[in-house]
Amino acid sequence: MKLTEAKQQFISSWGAFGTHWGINRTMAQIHALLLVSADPMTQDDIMEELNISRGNTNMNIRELINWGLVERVILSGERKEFFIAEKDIWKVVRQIVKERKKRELDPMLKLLDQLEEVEGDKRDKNIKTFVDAVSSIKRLGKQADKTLDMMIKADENWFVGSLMKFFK
Amino acid sequence: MKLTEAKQQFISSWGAFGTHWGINRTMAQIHALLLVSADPMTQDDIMEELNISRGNTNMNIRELINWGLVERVILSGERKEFFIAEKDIWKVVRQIVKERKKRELDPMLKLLDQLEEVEGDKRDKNIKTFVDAVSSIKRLGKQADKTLDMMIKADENWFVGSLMKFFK
DNA sequence: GTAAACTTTCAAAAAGTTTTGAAAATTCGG
DNA sequence: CCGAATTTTCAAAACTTTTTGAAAGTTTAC
Repeated sequence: MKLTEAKQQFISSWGAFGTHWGINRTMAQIHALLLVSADPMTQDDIMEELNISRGNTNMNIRELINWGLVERVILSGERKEFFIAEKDIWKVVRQIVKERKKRELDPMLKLLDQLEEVEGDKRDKNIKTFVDAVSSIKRLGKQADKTLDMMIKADENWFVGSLMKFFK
Repeated sequence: MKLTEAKQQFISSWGAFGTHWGINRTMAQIHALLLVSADPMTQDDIMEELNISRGNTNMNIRELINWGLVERVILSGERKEFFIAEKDIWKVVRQIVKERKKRELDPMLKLLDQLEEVEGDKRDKNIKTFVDAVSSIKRLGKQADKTLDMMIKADENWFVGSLMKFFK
């Protein structure tokens, strides 16, 4: 397979993959493109390579910057802004986990705390079922929270190395 | 908070949560409703409780059954089918991980294998950047694959117990 | 100061996804 | 088998999300 074709395949699959993970296609594609590109790219480069509009490109680059996955760089002697992706994929994963935890898991845990305190006799079958379900989700959620925090702090060797040896 | 209100809150939040994870709102809501309900429910019960159409209910119940999260039960003396959700939340998580791994991670790893074999001189900067990116994603993906396999086989105590003690 | 280069915004259009509901198919008791 | 009860299907409608592109805003070199 030729490089150009391989790049295209990668970009398009990464885009499709992203949509299953709550990241929109364009955002994932821009990220993919920058990931596999040797040099920093301008907004116009990206627009042209992916055949997308200026507005779309701009919005999604900014979103990637918000997520901490892409950086703006200024090349001396150039007027335009250039962009590069974080190439350490482990950092990328940690960054995504961190953001999603903050946006999704944390609020959910807060809600579960409130719901656990439903009024009524815990011997009532309906109340018991509800409280049991909420409690067990909360327990697992809290655990996931801790595990993810650890993962966010850890380096790649933790994940690829020790964990595996321990459980082998 | 009253039980009815708490249930509604739970259902609606679970629905919103689900949409961030590639599960559609209705599917997540039906699952939530069954999770916190003491007794098996019919399709009509669900339709009425969530105010959704017959077709929508039917499709999403079937999808939940496909995912292994909901079961059809026949109550003797009743003509209608009843549905219940798996209440062991750890089993639910494992089931979801298993399905998504099969649908998403496995095909991605397969693709990465192919892309790594791009033609050309590895000393070419563009080829090197591409291959490096693909290889490191593959490495992490393979590791995630193993870890998830382990998680699928393990019981809840692995997750909530030993893992944590080891890394405390 | 100003004009060219460049970036950002946002309303409207397009694309994608979910929901509806009525009709078709299936199941089951008698 | 029959027919009532129940489940399933699917085309069209409603809704949601993404994309476009032109206009407005900002920056910079001179």
